[in-house]
Amino acid sequence: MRQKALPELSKTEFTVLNVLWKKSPLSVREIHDRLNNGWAYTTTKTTLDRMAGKGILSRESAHGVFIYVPLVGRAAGLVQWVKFIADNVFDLEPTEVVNLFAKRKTYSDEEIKELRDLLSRDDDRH
Amino acid sequence: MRQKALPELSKTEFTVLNVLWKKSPLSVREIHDRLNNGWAYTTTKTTLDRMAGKGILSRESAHGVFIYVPLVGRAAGLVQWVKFIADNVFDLEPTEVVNLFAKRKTYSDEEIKELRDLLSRDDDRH
DNA sequence: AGACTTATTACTACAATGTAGTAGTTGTGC
DNA sequence: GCACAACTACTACATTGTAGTAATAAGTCT
Repeated sequence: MRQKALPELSKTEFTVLNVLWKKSPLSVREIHDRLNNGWAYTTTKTTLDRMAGKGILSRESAHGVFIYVPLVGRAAGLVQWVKFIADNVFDLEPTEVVNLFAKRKTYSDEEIKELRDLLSRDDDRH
Repeated sequence: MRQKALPELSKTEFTVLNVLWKKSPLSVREIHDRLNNGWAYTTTKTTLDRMAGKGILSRESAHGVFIYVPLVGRAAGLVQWVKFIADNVFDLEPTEVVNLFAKRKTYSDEEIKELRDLLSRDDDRH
């Protein structure tokens, strides 16, 4: 019973999503300013449009500008990253990594729960 | 007084280095088997050679096969990743992330210290 | 020693991503 | 109605992710 596969997000994509997970919808300009990471404006634009093309974001026109909304929830977007970090950085089980940041205020209890869920569900795919 | 810039490692490169940080030198075959991540053998090979080309690894021939050694220390290789994770995953200061895993046995005290050093040095680059 | 087999290495390939420039279009204030 | 600023579209090019194929070397059975 396969459901929507967990997205494999690149570093760049993850960075952008992080802005939109904090607040959305936002325009290119708003996202660009919040990223504030040295990219050219057009780089932000291109990235956003490609992400929209892939279905990671939705894009629609509002009052003359495009605004973007994430189509991937934070928990779902995190899963692959937690696994990567668990394996390669902390050398722990993903679950333990989740425990690590369950202590921090960064994620809500719901998100943590969802994350745990998704991780276990992803594990027992054989 | 600029010293060797901290390497910006891709996910793939980081994964490979992780194998070599555990043990090195290793041959393509050995690395490939340890990665055990579904890549084609030639993918491992290509990656290794590109990394060698960039100076991330050294490659030399031993008894007929190439063996690879990391030219980037684990602490140095971690810095950018810790920053990324701090910013995008944990939403904490890099230092705090280091604290997080200082508790775990994964890294030696020396590595943790070096990591802290590199992070602060990298910060006050204006 | 010659022919086969098997592992290794070299070369090539191609799509996706990172990164950005330029040209066209539109809204807005004079 | 024009100049300027912002936004969008189109194009571009190097790097990376991923891998196939061809060439070479090395072992091995007879």
